Amino acid sequence: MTKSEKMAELLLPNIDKTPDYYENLYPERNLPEGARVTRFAPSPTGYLHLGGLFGATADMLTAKGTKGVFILRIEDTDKKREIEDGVTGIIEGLEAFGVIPNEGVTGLGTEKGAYGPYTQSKRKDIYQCFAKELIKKGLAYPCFCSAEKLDEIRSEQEKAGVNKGYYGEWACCRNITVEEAEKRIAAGEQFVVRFRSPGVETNKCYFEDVIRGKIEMQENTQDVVILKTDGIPTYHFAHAIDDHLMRTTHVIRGDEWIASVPIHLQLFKACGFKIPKFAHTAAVMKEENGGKRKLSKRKDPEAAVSYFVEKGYPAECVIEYLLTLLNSNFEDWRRTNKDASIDSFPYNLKKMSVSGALFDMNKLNDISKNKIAFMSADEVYSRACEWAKTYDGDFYAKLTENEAKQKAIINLDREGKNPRKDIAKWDELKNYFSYFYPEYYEENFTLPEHIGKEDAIAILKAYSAVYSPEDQKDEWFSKIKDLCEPLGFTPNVKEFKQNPDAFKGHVGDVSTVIRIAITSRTNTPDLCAIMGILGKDEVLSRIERAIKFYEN
RNA sequence: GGCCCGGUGGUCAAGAGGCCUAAGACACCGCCCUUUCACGGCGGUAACACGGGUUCGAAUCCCGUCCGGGUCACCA
Repeated sequence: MTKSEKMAELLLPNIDKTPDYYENLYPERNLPEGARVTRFAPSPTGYLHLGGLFGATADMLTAKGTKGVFILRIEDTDKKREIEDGVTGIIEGLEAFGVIPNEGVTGLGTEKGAYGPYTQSKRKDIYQCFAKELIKKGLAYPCFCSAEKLDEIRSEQEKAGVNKGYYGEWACCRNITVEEAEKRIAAGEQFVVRFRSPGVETNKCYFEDVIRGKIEMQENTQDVVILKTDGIPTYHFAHAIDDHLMRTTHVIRGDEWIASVPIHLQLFKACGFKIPKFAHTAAVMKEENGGKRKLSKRKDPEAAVSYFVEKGYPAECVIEYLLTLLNSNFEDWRRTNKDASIDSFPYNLKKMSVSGALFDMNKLNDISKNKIAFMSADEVYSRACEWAKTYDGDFYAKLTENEAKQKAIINLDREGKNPRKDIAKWDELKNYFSYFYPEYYEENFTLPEHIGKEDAIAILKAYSAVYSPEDQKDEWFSKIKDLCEPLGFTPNVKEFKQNPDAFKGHVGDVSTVIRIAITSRTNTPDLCAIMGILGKDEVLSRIERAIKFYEN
């Protein structure tokens, strides 16, 4: 036995499998030519970050478009940050937006696929097996340095003005003997396993990023930790082992990882693995004091995808918005493929932007308004109900108490060729139609500045005298037009514009007064239809209240 | 600080040396249409960070400056 082999036995005595065993257990995938295997690999923090959904969407589309595989792997190697159930929130988040992995973790303690386990904490033996192999080959070694010792090294390096870290002569455990290691272990000292980096500071290394093209960097010289004292791997090592054994072809991840690619390159090489393609995506940003910063869970409620679920954004709208960020030609495609499923969009990683986009709520709202505008009343109704059931019980009760009436309300101005685009998310419904719901309605008869109280009173009085609940649209409107002239308004908008001084206003102002009395709004769907749903008594009493309000 | 990556209107962006007098979308503003409110149509404001090269010609290639972001852990 060589010294290195002895060291490996000393450090990881219970590992009896060899890498070959796992290579055979997880063979090359039998996939069609060009198929891509991607993976979304979040830490189980309990919630799905918008950036996570962004990346997962890229993963899914990349895999789907090539008949490949999209894996969900849970990276729970940091036991300091462990929380009770960190995966359910992530899986529910993905599900809510239709981003469904076809392999990997499916729930708390459940998974599917032949390349598992897909939770890193359950893969300890696998990592240790490969670590043992590296030790055997002299490519990794134990390090007994304490945190204090590491601090010491760091401050000395600072004083000396050299690069910080565990490398070269500073790596004091690098040449530790089996005998010494044995002695220190016997004395109860804890150790980590470090990678013996072959890097030379003056050497460059290269890789081809799918999104950014060729990237040149200094070689890694750090003897990074690959196994922590508890035998659990660090991200770098787990990444190399997992993505190799799961046969990942495309590692799509946030660009914060670019800086550690040199480490990964060495690790893959040392283990004898083929290097996957890397695609580093720019983060979704938020504006703050004129600058950009990453969306942050603590400061930005919209950083968690649950925000959009709670507000009642249709899931596909959020995905479509993300798609406009993912591939800017998405909107063009959507225009010519109005009803096509997102899955058929020819998504292309290479077209991704290299700089982080500011999250644009306006744009999301626009997409959502358009989408909702073209939904049928039935669909709006059932989806709003579904949302309200969990997020607004009172409103849910209201919606379901008289289904026909609620659908009629939702259907207001909906069925034409050019429906209104007022609603971006379900939580707006209640307020948007508040004048139908006495419990949510607050009367507010404030008039626009150019309309006087006296005129409003005159209009309302004249109107209530001619109002008939049987009036259909044409009749209804001609009555309003007829009110105009006696009161000093004109029924003809054009006429008013040509000669604004000749009139107090035009038919729009007259109907505005009535609209305000009925709905407390200046902007609503078709007033005639609204009055029809409200019914005669309610209409009359609202007009009366408005008159009283102006008289005081 | 070292090392990386970026920088086109307020935002997302097209752009691969001449087709750029710089597209489109969101937002904002205006006009038109109109049987109110909308929808729709048309139009407008608004950008190649700066300075040097290379070239007949630069948003595009090169260098420098500035600015922004990332990273330098037994965190991912």
